[in-house]
Amino acid sequence: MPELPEVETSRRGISPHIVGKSLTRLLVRQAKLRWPVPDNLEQRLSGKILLDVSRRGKYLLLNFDDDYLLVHLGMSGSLRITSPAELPGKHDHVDWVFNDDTVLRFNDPRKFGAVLSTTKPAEHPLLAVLGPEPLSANFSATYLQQRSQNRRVPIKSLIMDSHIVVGVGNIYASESLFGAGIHPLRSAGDITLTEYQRLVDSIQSVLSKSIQQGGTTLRDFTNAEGKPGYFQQTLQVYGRRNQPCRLCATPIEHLKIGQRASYFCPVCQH
DNA sequence: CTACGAACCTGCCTGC
DNA sequence: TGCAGGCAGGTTCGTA
Repeated sequence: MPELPEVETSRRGISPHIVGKSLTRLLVRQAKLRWPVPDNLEQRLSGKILLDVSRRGKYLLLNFDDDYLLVHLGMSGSLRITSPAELPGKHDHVDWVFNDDTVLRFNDPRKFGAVLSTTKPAEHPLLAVLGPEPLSANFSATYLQQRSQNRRVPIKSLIMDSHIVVGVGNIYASESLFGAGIHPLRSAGDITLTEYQRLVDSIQSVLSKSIQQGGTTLRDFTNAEGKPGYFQQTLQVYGRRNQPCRLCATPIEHLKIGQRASYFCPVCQH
């Protein structure tokens, strides 16, 4: 479900409701997620104040006075703000209850998400290996070209690799390549610096615009209030197989690249 | 090192 | 209407 814009939308949505409050209870109804949810979390974090909610790639970091929870939404996870009066539904796996009875609730039908703890986020094995943030200054054309040396993977697979750059998932990879006019099957090592500059610009533009619109809702993404995003109306190629390219009217083509559905315009992208 | 497929799990849509 | 099959926004891991 969530790529960087959806995770960022969730972060912005939940933060104002919970930051500055102390944790009263942490209820884990289903500990079997992508990795087991540690079983001592409530004891460890109860009474601590949530200092802030930040994001690294698609991970949310809840900072409880320098004891951190990492939350990943996987493919189908979502977070919402609710109250103890609302009974948990199916797949509501974790509740954070704060001192004013605000509840942060984690729902994840497919259980590909994760809730983990760490005191040193930067050194956590899952975070330490991540590439730069796409909206930061150290994500650049020269960086991408350097990391793609001798690599023949399709460019779409490269930009979806979180070790190269975080946050670009299956939707925004297709969208960004369309924006840059680059064919998704091109070998990463063959892309020129000029093209990489267009790609960096395109990734940043696509992600920023999606964040502005509250993310993309294809079937089930909802924000902290349970409402959908609006970026799907802006999608240029994703999910538009056989529909006319918005630039040249050629039917959008569909391919599997690395087992992931990929969409592109055969005329606008080379 | 690179590249590819399998695995984790549930729900929804399509087609017979 | 029922059911099998395919597909889904992510990521790690094992094997060539």
